[in-house]
Amino acid sequence: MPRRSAAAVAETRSGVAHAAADRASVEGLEGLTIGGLAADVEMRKSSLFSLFGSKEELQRATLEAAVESFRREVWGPVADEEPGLPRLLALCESWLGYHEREVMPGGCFLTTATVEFDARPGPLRDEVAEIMERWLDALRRDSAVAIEAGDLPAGTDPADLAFELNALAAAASYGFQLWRDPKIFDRARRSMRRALRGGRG
Amino acid sequence: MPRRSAAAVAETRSGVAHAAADRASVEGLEGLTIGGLAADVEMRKSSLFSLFGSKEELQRATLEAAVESFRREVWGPVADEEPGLPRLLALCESWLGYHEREVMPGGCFLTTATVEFDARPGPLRDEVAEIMERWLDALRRDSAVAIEAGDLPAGTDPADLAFELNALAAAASYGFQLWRDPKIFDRARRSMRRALRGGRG
DNA sequence: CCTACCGATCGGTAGG
DNA sequence: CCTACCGATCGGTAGG
Repeated sequence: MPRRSAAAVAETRSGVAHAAADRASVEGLEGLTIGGLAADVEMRKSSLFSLFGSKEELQRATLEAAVESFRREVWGPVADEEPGLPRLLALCESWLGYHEREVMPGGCFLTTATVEFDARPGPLRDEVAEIMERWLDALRRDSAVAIEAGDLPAGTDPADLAFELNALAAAASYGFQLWRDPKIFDRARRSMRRALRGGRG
Repeated sequence: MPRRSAAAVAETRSGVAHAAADRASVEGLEGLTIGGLAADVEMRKSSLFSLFGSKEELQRATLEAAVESFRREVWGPVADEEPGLPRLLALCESWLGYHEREVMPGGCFLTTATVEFDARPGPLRDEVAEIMERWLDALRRDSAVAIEAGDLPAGTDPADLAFELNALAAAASYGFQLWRDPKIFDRARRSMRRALRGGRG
C-alpha cells in the first residue's frame, strides 16, 4: 500500500474546506473548531489538524472554499452576459438567488467574515479585505461600463453604486437569516433596481 | 461593614456591561469570555460570573448596554427634530457620526450581533431580531411621515426606505472598520441622500 | 468580591 | 489517517 498521493490529499483538504465553509457560515470563522469540524467529516481531530497545520491555515482554506462557491454559483451563470447594465441586472438576480437558496446555510459568508474580522488586525482581516475589494471592483467596472453606455445617469459614481449594491445584498442575506421571510429579497430587488435606475418614482 | 447595596451592585453590573459592549464590538458576543472581560475590569473571573449568573445573561446585559449607548448617542441628539424628512436627514448624520467617532471600538454592534446570531436559533437571536425590528420601525415611521408630507416621492414604500438606510449605515460601519478610510462615510452619506431624495441625477 | 476548585474542550504535539 | 497525550482556557461551582 503506497501512501496517499498529493492529489488525493488535496482532494480531501478541499472537501473538508467546503464542509468548514458551511459550518463557518453559521458559527463564524473564529467559532469554527477543529474538533467540531472533525465530527462533521468523521475524522479524528488530529487527522484534520495535520491536513492544515494550524487553525489559521484551516480558516484561510475555508475562506477560499467560500469564495470558490460564490464565484461558481453567483458569477459563473452571468459571466457571459453583456458587460454593463445587462450583466449587473442579471448579477443581482443571481446574487439574491444564491442567498435565497441558502447555498451557504448561515447566509452571506463574506459579510460574516467581514464583520467578524473587520476590527481584528491580522492576516485573515487582510485576506477578507482583499476579497471584498476585488468584488466591489467587479461591480464598479460593470457600473462604469453602464454609465459609459448611457444606461445609467451621467455623473453617477460607479464606486458609489458598487457600495450600494453590496450593502443591499448583504442586508437581504442577514435579514433573511434573522427573520426567515423571503419577502426581504423582493425588497432588496426593488432597492437594487432603484439604485440601478437612478431613482424612485 | 454592611454588604454592598442592591443599587451599588446594579451600578457595578452596568459598568461591566458597558466594558463588555466595547469588547464584544470587536470580538463578537460569542467571542466574549468571562476571563478576558474580568482582566479588563480588574476583577476575578468568579466575581464577574456571580454578577451575571451565566454567560448568556452577560451577553444579554451586553446587548442592552450597546442599545443604550446607541439610543443615547444616535437617537438622543435628533429626538427633538421635526418628524419626517428633517429628522431622517439629521438622524443619518448622527448615525454616521457615531460610527465615524468609533464610540464602539469595533463598529456597529447591532450589525455584528445580527450577523453573528442570525443563523443560530435561541434567545439571543430573538432579542437581536426584536431590537432590529424596533429600529427599522422607527425609520419606517419617519419615512411614512415624510411621504405623507410630500417630502418624498408618492408611492415610496417606507419599509423599503428603512431597509435601504439601515443597509447603507451598516455597510459604512463595517467598510470603515475593514479599510480604515473615513471617506466611506461620504460615500454612505451620498447614497443615503439619494435614497431620501428618491434618485440619482 | 475573593480563593480554590471542577470537567470539558480548545489548539497543538509526538510518534506511528 | 490513527492513538495518546500536553498546557491553557473555557463556563461554572463551593464556600466564605
